[in-house]
Amino acid sequence: MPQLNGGGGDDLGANDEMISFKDEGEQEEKISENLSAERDLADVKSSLVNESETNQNSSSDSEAERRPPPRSETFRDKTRESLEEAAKRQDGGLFKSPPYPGYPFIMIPDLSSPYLPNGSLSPTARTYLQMKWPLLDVQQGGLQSRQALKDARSPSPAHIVGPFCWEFPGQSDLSLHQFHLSNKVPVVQHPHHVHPLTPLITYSNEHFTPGNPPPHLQTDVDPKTGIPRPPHPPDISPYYPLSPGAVGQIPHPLGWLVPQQGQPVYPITTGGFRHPYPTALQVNASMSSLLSSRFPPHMLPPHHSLHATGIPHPAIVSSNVKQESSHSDISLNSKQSEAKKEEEKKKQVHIKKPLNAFMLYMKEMRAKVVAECTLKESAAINQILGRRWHALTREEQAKYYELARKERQLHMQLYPGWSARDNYAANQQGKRKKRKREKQQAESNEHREYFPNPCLSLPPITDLSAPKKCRARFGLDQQNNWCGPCSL
DNA sequence: CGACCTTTGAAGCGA
DNA sequence: TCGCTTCAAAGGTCG
Repeated sequence: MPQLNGGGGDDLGANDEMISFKDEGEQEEKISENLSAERDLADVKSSLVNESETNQNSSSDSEAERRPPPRSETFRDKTRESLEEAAKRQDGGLFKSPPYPGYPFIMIPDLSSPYLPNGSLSPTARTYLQMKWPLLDVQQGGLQSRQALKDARSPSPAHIVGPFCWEFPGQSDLSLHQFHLSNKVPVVQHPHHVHPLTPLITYSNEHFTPGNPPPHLQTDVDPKTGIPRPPHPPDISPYYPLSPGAVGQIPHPLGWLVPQQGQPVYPITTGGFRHPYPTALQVNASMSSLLSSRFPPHMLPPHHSLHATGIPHPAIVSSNVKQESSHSDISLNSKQSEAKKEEEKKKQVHIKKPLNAFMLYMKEMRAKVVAECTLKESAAINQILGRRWHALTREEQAKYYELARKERQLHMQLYPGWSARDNYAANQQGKRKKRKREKQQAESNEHREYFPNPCLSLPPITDLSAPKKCRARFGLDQQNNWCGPCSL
């Protein structure tokens, strides 16, 4: 989204969004937003039933509501200063304190069955997983100094919300333990429950059969669960060092984040890990020590499709890789052909961008929205999600900003040489994107101006070549909702 | 089959 | 530094 406040820069652009959203006419807007958010699904449903139905209520549900109005510079500046200051203080490194004051740390979920019959997470499980939000496992040192420079620019919500308080001093072990408790969830059926920041959890079972973990991983076994558990390094989330074998069984702690979509935040293929930056993990001292100690390259079978470090990151995607290495009796010929294929795949490795806060939010909420209404079209769902995003409280958004920040951190750790520019170049369809953008801009100049938000839940009107759509959507008796061109 | 749509945020890039 | 562009996810829709 274009920065509403150009001055926001990249350090607080997102924060600006959040801050402004809550601070200008905060209460009134809050109420409006909440009502708006609650109306969303109803709007969608009703509008889907009858697209011509006009949502009169949304007269107040204006674009201005969706888009936070320009915020008070005074407040923002003040807030930014204080927040940055707080960030610096917190940060000797980052994460010295947990960022979410309202985090439901003390809840005992029903771990035995975190999933609903439809495959989605039960509310309890969701709460549990939120409780166990791994990114909040804030440890001192380590990543902090390395990332401080970059993260100082990040809209870390940790800067925003007040005093933080971790309820679990021994959270790491507890986290692991509880994850293990939740191992009853069949992993194979939920391979997508991958912690976006925990690439280790993305292992496929064939690489690390739970019953036969790599020998080097058996040195640290959780006495409670019997599942190998590597020691927890001080500078990284405890979820990283989960042994693949154990990880493979674990519905990752962000399952609530990516619960029902059938994919991890970063889709990963079993054979897709072809790191274009072979030294990536070795460059970083902490990461390399951490990872190499877990998965010494020489101990990994050569046919393993994992990176030498054993850490496939879901951001790495081979465009055409659908490799199922479940069969060990592959003929030599096929192996040779596979080798060739892999070589080709190396060239096609695509390291995806880390997800931003909103993307992470969408990951979590999409299925929920889809489940609550019959709507399936992503474009429409995303509109709702966009509104809901704005309707979130500061703390709720902070959760995702923090996650996104961690995501970027991990990404940087794993791929120090990676740049978003790589994907720019990799995408040979830039022209298409550009065309689309131009088209959007042209539309936004007209329709959006005339559509403050007549019915947000309706599929967006984007086809200027078909001005009659307004009549189709709103009907003749709702001409007041027609856009300008349609009214002519 | 691939582009498009839609959302927000991060990052790149040119001026 | 500013403003614009691209990409990230998702899945239905359309040509």
